[in-house]
Amino acid sequence: MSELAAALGIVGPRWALLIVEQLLDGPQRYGDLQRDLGMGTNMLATRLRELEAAGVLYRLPLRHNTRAYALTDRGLALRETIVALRGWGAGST
Amino acid sequence: MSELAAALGIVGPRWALLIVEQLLDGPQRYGDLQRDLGMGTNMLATRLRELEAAGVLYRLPLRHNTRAYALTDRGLALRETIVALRGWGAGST
DNA sequence: ACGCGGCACTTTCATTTTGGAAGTATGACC
DNA sequence: GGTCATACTTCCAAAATGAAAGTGCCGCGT
Repeated sequence: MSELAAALGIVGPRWALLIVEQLLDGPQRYGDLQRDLGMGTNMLATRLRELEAAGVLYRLPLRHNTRAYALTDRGLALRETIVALRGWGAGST
Repeated sequence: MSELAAALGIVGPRWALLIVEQLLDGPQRYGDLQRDLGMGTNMLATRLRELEAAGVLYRLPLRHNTRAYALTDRGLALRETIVALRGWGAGST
């Protein structure tokens, strides 16, 4: 399996990269992610679980029953990829 | 819609980026792509149609009933993204 | 002229993924 | 004790993906 295929196995599923993009601005709570991205809550929960298992992000406990999601170093390392893709998408006109 | 989302609308579907990666080495025929990528022929046909419609690649007629698929400038511009993702995938250990 | 084989797909149908809507759990606060 | 906010889970329909087999076109050999 190529390295590109391995990467896509993690950030390939729909919404995965968009979640990471949101978290590049800093840790966010579940509800904020959902509202900002406009995605269904079931998909968000699934993706967060997968990305956490893959070591891309982790849960950061806040007060009472709330928590935030933050990128690990491995997650932050996706910034270059996201910038490149964003630049490519901007050039479609 | 963000620019990242726009980009993912084109290269987000499964196999799309892997097809582009293969074509970075030069034009390839349908059968070669299928064998190299190990993907089903129906999906390959669908992706090639979509990527052609998006201006990422084009059909290059060869002898008789054969043709090759080649990247447009827009398709070649994905090289940076692919290199970045490949590098990220390599760092998973 | 006729059949054979390679190539580029299409079609059909099962499986997986995605999406929408509603429901559940937990704890703070009044 | 009841209400509210937050973070999910569950259930079901719709869409995407995948495996297998079939179709159409041409060139080549006989």
